[in-house]
Amino acid sequence: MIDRQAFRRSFDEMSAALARRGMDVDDPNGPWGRARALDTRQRELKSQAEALQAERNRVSRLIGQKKGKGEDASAELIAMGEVSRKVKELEAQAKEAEAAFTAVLMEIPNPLHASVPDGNSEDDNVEIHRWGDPRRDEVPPHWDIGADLGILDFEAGATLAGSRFTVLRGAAARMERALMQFMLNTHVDEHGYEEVWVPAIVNRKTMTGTGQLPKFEDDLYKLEGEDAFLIPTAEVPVTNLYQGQILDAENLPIRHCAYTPCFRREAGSAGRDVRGMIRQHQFDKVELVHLTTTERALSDLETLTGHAEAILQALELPYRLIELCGADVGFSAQKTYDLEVWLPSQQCYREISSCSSFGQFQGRRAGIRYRKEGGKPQPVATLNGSGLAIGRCLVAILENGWQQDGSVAIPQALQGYMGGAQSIM
RNA sequence: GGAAGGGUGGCAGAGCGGCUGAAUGCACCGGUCUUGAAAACCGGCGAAGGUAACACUUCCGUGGGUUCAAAUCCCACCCCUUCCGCCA
Repeated sequence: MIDRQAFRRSFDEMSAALARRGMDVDDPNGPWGRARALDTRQRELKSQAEALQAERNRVSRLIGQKKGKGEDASAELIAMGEVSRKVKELEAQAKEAEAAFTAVLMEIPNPLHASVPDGNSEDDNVEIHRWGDPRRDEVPPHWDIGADLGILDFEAGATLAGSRFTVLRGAAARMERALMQFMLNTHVDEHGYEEVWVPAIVNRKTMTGTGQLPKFEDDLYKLEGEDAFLIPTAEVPVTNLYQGQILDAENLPIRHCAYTPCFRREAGSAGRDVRGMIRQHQFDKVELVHLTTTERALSDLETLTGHAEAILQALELPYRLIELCGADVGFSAQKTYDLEVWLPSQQCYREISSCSSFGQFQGRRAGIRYRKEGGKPQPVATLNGSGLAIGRCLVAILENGWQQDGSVAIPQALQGYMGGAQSIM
């Protein structure tokens, strides 16, 4: 959620930062235009209600005093009956106006950080650097590699659940588990994260705290008969671990890593990546989450991204780091780096991790604040990134490790987790 | 799912219609004392809105209601704990 103070005091700067996302900030009927009108109305009604409340409180106190002394207070009582009725009316109106204003604020994305490059689409994303030597020879797509080895079973997935579900067998199933272990161990032992294990089902409030709701309900799996949802990413439960809390500045930054399954309806991605396991309704991911100070957010984003890169390097997977342009940065983020791994069958880089700084946006929504010694509480800055998406990692290993004889070389870092095997054949 | 108990400031815990945004203790901050620290003593110390600063308003799980007045009474819901049932 945007800062209400800043909304009023730095309206023009905020407009500009939102316009760079491609948002129409001049449309009076759009969220931005409505927010301004609703804010004014909300403030007017509130101050009216407050003035009357003050009157009511003052006289009520007087009545109490008079009665205590045994004096007659019937004149005040009669007058207050009317005031009380009006207060209730105004309170209700003010509350409604406040709710309307908040509702619109919840629909407004995070203003971009000044350092985010301009752009109109993902084509304008900026490549920062590349790592590794992408293989240029012809490699079959992972679905063929996996089918030939008998370790990826798309038909079984479709039978059990539908399209965009996959069953892993044998070495693929084990590698999925190995990747999970390897990533968590690396982040815990080498990068200093505290591992957490969290629910994959969360309630509406939690989903709202990180920004998935109210705007993106269609992308989520909702449980029937309950106001609860399957998580689309561990970001949601892990960040919300601290919802409503005031943290000590000295405990920051807090760094968590977590494995969870992730569930996405993939509404609106019809026809994209229909084959294989690039885009699944259920996938595994190890997520990195930081809670930090506003001052540190940007430099911590570099650190976090580096932690995700370390996994790709350890797995010997060629990749590139790109920075998303204004048009491509997600709703809640102020700045985002994507890591894209090389997929030889497609001869292109595909997203395997997304690392973002959210500034105070989520901290404000989820009520996560911190206090510097003697200071007032202020929203924490949050960051998160995939470290990494496991299914896509498996895909990358199958394709990048594929040999002419149909076998797949297992990266050395993973062999210990695979019973010492050096390849899948 | 059934029964009982409970949700109050960072924590613990009083309050059970008006003078209570809230006793008390702990924690924390400032001071006195001390070579320093501890102890002791004195003072301060919830959050949000609002203001130049005050004033003022709101918040005692959430939402409604009663009342001139609600943390306190009534209703609904949510959550937690314990017991029973079920169960990986």
